[in-house]
Amino acid sequence: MSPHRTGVVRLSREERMVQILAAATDEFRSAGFDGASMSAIARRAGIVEGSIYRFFDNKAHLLTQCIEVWYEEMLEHYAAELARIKGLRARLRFMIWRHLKTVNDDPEMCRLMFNLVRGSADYRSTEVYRLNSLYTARTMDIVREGIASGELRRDLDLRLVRDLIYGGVEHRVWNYLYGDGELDPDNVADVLVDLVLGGIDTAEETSRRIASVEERIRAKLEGNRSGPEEDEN
Amino acid sequence: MSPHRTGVVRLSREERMVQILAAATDEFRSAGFDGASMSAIARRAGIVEGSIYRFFDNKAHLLTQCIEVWYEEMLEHYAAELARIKGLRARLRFMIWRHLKTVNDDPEMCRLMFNLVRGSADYRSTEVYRLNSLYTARTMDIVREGIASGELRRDLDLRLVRDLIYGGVEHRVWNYLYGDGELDPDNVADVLVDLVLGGIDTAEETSRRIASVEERIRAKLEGNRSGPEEDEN
DNA sequence: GTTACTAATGAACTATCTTCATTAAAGGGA
DNA sequence: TCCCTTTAATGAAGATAGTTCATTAGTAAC
Repeated sequence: MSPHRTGVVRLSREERMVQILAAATDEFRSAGFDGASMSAIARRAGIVEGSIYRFFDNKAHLLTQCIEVWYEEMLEHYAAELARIKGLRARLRFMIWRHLKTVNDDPEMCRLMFNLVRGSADYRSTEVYRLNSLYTARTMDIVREGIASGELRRDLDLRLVRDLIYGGVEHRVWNYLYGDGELDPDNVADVLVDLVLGGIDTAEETSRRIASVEERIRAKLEGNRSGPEEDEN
Repeated sequence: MSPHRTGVVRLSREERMVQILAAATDEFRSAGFDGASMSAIARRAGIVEGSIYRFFDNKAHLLTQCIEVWYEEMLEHYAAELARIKGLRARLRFMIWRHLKTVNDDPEMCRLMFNLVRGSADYRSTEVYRLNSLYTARTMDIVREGIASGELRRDLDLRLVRDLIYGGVEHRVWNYLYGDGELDPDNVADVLVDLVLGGIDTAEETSRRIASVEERIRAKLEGNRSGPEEDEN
């Protein structure tokens, strides 16, 4: 309107970017990617549309950066938390629970992450991909330790185990994100770690049976002679 | 250009819709959703852009219909194939393999399905959702039968088992769809059904142990007296 | 042959994202 | 204090693509 624009507040590049990212995150979270308009983001940030392009290449790139900031904050403390947890089952459960908790705490951002960022052509060159790889690699470390300690099968394909865990979590979460279901991170984590560890077959009953049989054979053998065991076959 | 448009071929509503869907499917498959333009689809179908809107509400709806046709054709014969397969493990393996095969055969359509159709706000009111529900319900049927026959644990949450299976498959498939990995449906299906059934722990070794112990106790007991077994506890 | 119906047109419209020439605030040196 | 360089920020114009709609003309029924 006015030919002279005076009294404009100028911020440093850093400060303005932070402001835009905060505004964009709010807008994306409440309106989704298509629903969010660059003009609305600019309005939230107190600038004009065109200014956004001085810092971000385009709308998709802006979203990726928002997700990156969010993802970084979210993963900030998990490594320290994990370090405090001992035991294979508890550590695996924590990784599963952490993922569920994230979705539970901020479903809108997860929707954006799953639908747009992760499905984009250049996802694998983003910082979000790098962070995510570091994160899931910890789960593979836990499995590797489980193999070393003899608790887990030696023939496991680590990446497939990782896919089973995170795939299972994310599929379970689908109803919550796109339907009308509820999500109980604690309970789902319990059941999932149980399924992943023991499988769906009746091996657990088998395990109880062997304990009973071992007890019986020892009683019998000790009743007959002193030597506890012998080799055969 | 010419003020008079003459010699235009007119088709029935049905025929034209089929033609548009075929053109749109080709275009979406080769260019993706954003890359595909309504004008290119119209050109392929031999009509003008505006005509598409006489049959489909908008671009997103057109994609959904394309996916629906594709999905229907794909699932046409699976029920008959499944009926010919006997045994819990083989039937579960088939369902996993079928999913992997679909991705392997038409990765572009799967990308569209996973990214856009399934993540849309109104997915659950689409025909694709209904078809998919019918399809995955068969997997839950198989698990239910496994429980009834005593091969599977009685305490299983059917839906969680389904999520574990399909989530695992889809996560495994991610590298193939968005990265540079390869996909071997036969091999992955083998390993996955094994993981799901037996879990990642060392229960299989336990199973071998029980066989050995059972053999020893029978040998001992038969060496001492004729009665094969007794109850205790 | 006239009429009613509707497939199809294509130009205009709309909504956003994106670009860019221009403006003026901020900071440093003489 | 003034000038000069740098660059944050503007805002209008541009570009692209999805969408609408009044108009045109094939087709079939009577």
